[in-house]
Amino acid sequence: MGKSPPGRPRSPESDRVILEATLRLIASEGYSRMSMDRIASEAGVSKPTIYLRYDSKEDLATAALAYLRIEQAPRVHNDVRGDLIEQMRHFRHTFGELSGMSMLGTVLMEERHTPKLLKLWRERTSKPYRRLLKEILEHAQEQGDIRVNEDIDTAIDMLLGAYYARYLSGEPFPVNWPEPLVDLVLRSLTAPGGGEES
Amino acid sequence: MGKSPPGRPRSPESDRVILEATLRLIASEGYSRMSMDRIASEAGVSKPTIYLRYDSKEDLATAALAYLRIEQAPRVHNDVRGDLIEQMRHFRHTFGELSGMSMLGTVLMEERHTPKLLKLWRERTSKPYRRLLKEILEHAQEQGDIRVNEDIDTAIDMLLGAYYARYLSGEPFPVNWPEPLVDLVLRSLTAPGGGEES
Amino acid sequence: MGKSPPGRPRSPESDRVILEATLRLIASEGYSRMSMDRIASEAGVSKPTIYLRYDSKEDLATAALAYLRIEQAPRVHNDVRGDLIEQMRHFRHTFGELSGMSMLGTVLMEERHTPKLLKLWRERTSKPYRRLLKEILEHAQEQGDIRVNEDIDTAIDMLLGAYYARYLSGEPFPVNWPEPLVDLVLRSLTAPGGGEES
Amino acid sequence: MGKSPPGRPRSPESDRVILEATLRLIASEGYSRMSMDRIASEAGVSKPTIYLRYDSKEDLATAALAYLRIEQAPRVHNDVRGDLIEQMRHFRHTFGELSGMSMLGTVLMEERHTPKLLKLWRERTSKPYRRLLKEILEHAQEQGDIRVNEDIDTAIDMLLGAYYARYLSGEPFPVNWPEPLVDLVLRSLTAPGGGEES
DNA sequence: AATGAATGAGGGTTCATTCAT
DNA sequence: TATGAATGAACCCTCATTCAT
Repeated sequence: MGKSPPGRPRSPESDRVILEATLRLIASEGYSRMSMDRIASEAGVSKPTIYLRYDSKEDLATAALAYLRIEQAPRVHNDVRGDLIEQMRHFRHTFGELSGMSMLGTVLMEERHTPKLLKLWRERTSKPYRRLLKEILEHAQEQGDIRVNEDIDTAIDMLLGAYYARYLSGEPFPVNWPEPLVDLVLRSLTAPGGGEES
Repeated sequence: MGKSPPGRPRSPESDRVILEATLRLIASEGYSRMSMDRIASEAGVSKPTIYLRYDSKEDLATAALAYLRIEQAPRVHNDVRGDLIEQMRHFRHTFGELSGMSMLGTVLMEERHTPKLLKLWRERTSKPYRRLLKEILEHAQEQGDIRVNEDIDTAIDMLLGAYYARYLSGEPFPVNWPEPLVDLVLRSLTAPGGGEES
Repeated sequence: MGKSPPGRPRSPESDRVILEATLRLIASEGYSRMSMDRIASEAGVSKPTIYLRYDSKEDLATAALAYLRIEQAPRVHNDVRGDLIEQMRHFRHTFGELSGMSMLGTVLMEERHTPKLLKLWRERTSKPYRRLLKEILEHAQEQGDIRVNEDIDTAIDMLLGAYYARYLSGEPFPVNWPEPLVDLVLRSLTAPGGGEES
Repeated sequence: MGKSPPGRPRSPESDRVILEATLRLIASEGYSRMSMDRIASEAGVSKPTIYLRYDSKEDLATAALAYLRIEQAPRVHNDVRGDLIEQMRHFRHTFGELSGMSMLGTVLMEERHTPKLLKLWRERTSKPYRRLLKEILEHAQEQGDIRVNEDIDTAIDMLLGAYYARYLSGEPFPVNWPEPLVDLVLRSLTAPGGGEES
């Protein structure tokens, strides 16, 4: 009953620290500056221990990005504005914590060489927020809070993109950064005269 | 006075080809994958010829970004919508041509290591567009086409950011990508009820 | 008395497959290219199972060569020429089958490092044939078919060596390769005027 | 008039020491045990200096074997026996000096992996001797000293092969090793009753 | 000024061997 | 006994940089 598999079990602790060290280094050094030596030493394991799990540096980086999990802000309120603001606040917070822009830099830079990285980054980082924002906006449409036939995808581009653009502008983020942004977007979705039916 | 320095003068032709090769390679390979050997070979000069001009790879990359010049779309029309659409179209085109996202990746990734790169990138790439968009929007305010006291910086974030976000989403850009975007933004700037006076 | 040792006995099946895999790999890859991982995987056992039996890679290779057994051609005829031809044919065949020249390469190359390998190779591969050829030739001497006082060892060198030399020349082996060789050697052993008594 | 090419000239001294260190190490360690680090250190140059000249370890080993030059014994006498004896003596001497059997081991062992090595070894080591022996024997045929229609290639196999076989037997080489060997071979080529015409 | 050669330091990967189950 | 996991030490190769012509 429940025989354990033969041989020494693979340390789950090592599994974890390797991936976490990798994520940390991808974010801080970037994929190409990050060395397997450094990963091993930060993780406190030997290089072969890494190669036992991953075939190559690329494979490891890929796995690390796949391991990345964005904890999503709970959608507690039931009003569009509050929910959007909360999500944007959470997005900004998470991105800052995870050195998100640096990691984004890596996957963008490696797009030609290792397109899988950008794909995974999308899956793990961008997509979840897009999905969430979409849910909020579509729910608002059903409620009649914003007009139907609106270009929701573009609205999402504007919301998330505003973060990227502000970061890239070098200007600081005001404390209440999300509010005016969300207000602007919502106003365009509720103002009369827009939409495809016009 | 005004004597030219002794010895053979540096070839200005070399100056140019070196910077251009560097820009090309930063965009296509990224800073760390780009090797001095490759730059020298693409520029058709020897490595010491490069080191005569720049102290290090970092110095060269910095100079290359400083050399980067975005040709701006002429602002021909005199109506907000058309001008914005034209600028966004031009932005998207220029970014695509220059492998702008890949270069952006590089400067983001190197932000910790070499913050000057991101600063220069801002100066040369992001700022000019922001300035232009600002001019257009402020002109419109003067004309009374959009309301005053609006958060123009955030509007600009939304416009440029929408490009980044769309690129990062992996979704293709529709042929007439700028139109709905500009419409959405303009509507939020013209709709009643917004602005700080409310 | 005669108690079997305590614990689970070592699998003799493992003994065999390990040695055979080792021989195969020495022949096909050579000692240094052959890895313990590969041996283990080809033998279908784990590496510690190998190290339980042999102290080191060198020890294993040595044991493998000691395990090597050349099946000798039966000496059926009772005439020198036919017997020699048959032995040479068998020698060539066996060497070809066993990748003999490759294995010979290994033991030669490792001579400085691990002289035992060459010694074992001699014992298992070269010596048996030499012994057999010697028996045949001495028998022929007793029969009066070839002259006494001949330098039989040199004759053996010429017979076996002709194989090595032909292989190393890169020229193909004719179908009836042994015949002219054996004829040449026999003629020199039967022709008048030679021998130490002259 | 005779401008020197631009740039720092490549050190011919380095060219030489690299190849010689490589030959020495191939002979003493074998191809796979020999490391680029070791070659560099024995040659007193850095690794990139080697890689500037050769693309890979394999390329270097190949070049080293191509660099190998066997100085051939002058053929002074004009009698078959003396010439053959001199050549065999020289062959044995040269092989001993150059760790010929060890190097032969390497090329044999690497035959599967890097067949070029064996080919070059043939070209540089085996072929020159074969050619020389052939000239001597054919000259003797023209002179009527040995019979025509004899299988000269097999005779050469026997001569050179006797060296290999004796080496592999582990038996020492007598001081006058070549004499009985050459005598045996010559007797078979001069004795009546052989050759294809019979 | 410009070149081709040379270098110290490090990168990714693999190996023979040992550990822990 | 036998297994799969773990390791220190190397290995081949490349890079940014400097030297010598």
